Amino acid sequence: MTEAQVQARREQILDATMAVFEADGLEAVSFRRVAAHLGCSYSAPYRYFASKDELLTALRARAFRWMEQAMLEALAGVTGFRERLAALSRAFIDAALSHPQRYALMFFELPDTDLAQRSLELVAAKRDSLDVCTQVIAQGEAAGEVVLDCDPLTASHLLWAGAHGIVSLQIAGQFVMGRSAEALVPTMIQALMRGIERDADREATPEREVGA
Amino acid sequence: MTEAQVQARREQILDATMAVFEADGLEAVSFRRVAAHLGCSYSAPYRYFASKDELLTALRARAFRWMEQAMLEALAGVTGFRERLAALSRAFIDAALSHPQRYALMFFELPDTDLAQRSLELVAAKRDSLDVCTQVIAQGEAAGEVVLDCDPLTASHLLWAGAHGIVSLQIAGQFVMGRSAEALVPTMIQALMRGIERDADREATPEREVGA
DNA sequence: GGCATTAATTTAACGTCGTTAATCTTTATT
DNA sequence: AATAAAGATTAACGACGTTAAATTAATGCC
Repeated sequence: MTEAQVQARREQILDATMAVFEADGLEAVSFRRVAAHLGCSYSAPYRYFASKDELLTALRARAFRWMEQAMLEALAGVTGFRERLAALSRAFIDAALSHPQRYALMFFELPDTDLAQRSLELVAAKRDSLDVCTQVIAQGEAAGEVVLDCDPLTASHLLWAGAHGIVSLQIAGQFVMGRSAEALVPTMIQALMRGIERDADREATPEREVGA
Repeated sequence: MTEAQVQARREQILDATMAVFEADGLEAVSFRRVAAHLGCSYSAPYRYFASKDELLTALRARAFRWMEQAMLEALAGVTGFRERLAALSRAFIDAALSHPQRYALMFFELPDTDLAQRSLELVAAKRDSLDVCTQVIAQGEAAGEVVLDCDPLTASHLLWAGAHGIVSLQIAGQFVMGRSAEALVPTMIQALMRGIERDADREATPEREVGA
């Protein structure tokens, strides 16, 4: 079996896993059910994923790639810092609300013992899609459209953390004071962006270099 | 069995569950292990918690109560908006970093199918401890120490969401650009507070009433 | 083609789990 | 003391993750 074939089989297994997950939730995902959906024996996927943990981790990585692609598509052809930031937040919210289960896969922890290890993996998985956001901010800063009091990566983390908090409320049907995530996330982005903007009057000499 | 005795037994079971959880993680929590730690039969706790889900939900509610108490203690005797906000963020971070497993219980989702339902429960469980934060902000606003562009509840949600994102990075050993949560969370709070402050010059007539 | 070796898959098996039902034991009531 | 009720225990079911043995398919070699 060539390497490409192995990869293709892995993708098939992930497809089946995703199907089971989207149909009946995380609890229903088991090697037995995935295999049944795939038409093979319950132990066959072990050749491609050594454990359930590995299987779900691969599935989560895939969800992040999907989010990253949605963001990149939303950015395509959009110019101007404010417009790009708005496109990003729209893509994030649309992705989250149109596929809440995929979103849950990304941001809701899988059951596991080692919190630190799990969190590390999450950070690594998040990195690529987060970078999309980081670069937009860095470009805006380089273009002089926003002046940050912290680095773009930090700002990006803050945005994601805040957006996630709001979106999970929305998914739960809990609109914060009647405002939907569509309205609230841009508000928060604006608040953060204004908040971490340097007060240009007080600090006239920026001592930090821009860029990712 | 009197009602107080039932409650006491429930607390004992939760104690044992917490012990198993802190010793070996969420995966190890099972009725059989909890009962073994308690010295009773594996089916006895079913009289007090109808399902594992119910057991873990009760445990999470307890973790939130613990966080709430830590916050209230941190606020005791502290006056002044800025000082109270700082005390809050310190309490939040201390609690999270000194008991990461309890923290994980609060903010990392339990395995379950129905995301919306689970998220609703999370919001309800969070409410009391979040209210501590909300009231501090509302009081600061009432005292004229901060002028918000949104309601205190929304500001409180934003703060929690952001703090959570940062703290989970810290737990994973991922210091954002070398800054620890202790340094970063206050920065974010400040950024948000500055960001959602009304520009008093442009909007001279606030049309929203203050208070929780 | 026939055969041996290797890869891929399947089946069997172990221990654990959540949960329910039946059984036993304790307690309270008449 | 007999009986009813409540509490706790054991047995049992189906499903799970995982490993090992057994089986089938594929491949290379003569």
